[in-house]
Amino acid sequence: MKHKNPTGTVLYTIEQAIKEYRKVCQKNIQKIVSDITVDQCLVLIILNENSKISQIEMAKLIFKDNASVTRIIELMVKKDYLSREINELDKRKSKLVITEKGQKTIGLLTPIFKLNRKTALDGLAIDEIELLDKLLHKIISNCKTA
Amino acid sequence: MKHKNPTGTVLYTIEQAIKEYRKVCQKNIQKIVSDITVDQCLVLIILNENSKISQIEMAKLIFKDNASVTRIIELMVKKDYLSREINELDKRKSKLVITEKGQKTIGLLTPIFKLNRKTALDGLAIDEIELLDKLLHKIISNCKTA
DNA sequence: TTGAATTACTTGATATATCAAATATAATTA
DNA sequence: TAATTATATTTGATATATCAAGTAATTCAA
Repeated sequence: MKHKNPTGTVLYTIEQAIKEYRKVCQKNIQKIVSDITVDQCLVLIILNENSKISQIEMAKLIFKDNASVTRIIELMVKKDYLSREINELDKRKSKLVITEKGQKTIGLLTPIFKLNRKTALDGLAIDEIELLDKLLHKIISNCKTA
Repeated sequence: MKHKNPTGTVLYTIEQAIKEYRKVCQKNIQKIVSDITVDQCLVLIILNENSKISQIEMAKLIFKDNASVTRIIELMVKKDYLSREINELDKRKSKLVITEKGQKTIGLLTPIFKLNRKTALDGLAIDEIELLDKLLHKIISNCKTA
């Protein structure tokens, strides 16, 4: 089983891994909810954990540009997963609120997220996963300080 | 040093790693050549290794949709990195040829690619990199067969 | 307390991602 | 060979990515 890797580095493999994982996620998600993307799910999960998060913080957490977040949220509002309210404490910020449909969707998709992770990590031992995480964090830190 | 990870899985870390790596790459590339992207560089590298590659094969290698490849190549032709010629053996396919400017760019950027990889993988031992690659390929294979 | 700087977000422009449909050529089959 | 099927690429529509510039609210400093 040959792995074609045009750059010959593990960095290409990292890219490949995340692309394949995203494909699986999207496929499984769409079996249950047809009009939502992986990233939009991530937005819901994050908001569900921390309802007071700002768009800028959200952007950092999902590795996206602020402008992208603005537009992703616009679409999620349009599709009635979120509503935007005014943050009275700081009117620059917008308060993002998960709608009932959003909540229902989280409920529907939570088992899917678990399945996705389990699928991807099947056969990896806990210590292998920890090691993987450690090595990746080393790469992240190398890149950040570069 | 806390790692915020909203999903609590290594899959998020994979995403983070590749995003940070791409940022470094883009930054270093743009110091030398201002109007080219990481992916366009990858196209040049791949074509330089194998000039007979089709767009579909290219799409697979750089993990993109065929339509994206069409448009990326259009732009690269417009910027005079590539030229499109007719493949007389199969007129459906297009023959992609690296221009003189493209060749010069490859020469300029080759040391940058090496630097990028070295930067990202700094401090990782060979066997760690191999292990990383192995674990990632396990994930890839899990996702592909899912 | 006012003016300057900062912050949060939006908007515009362009590139890219993705899917579906369209086009053109090639290969296969009845 | 004519009709069908398959392949390679393109195009259209919409979403997202990215940068720069713009807007509005907040904070800071003289």
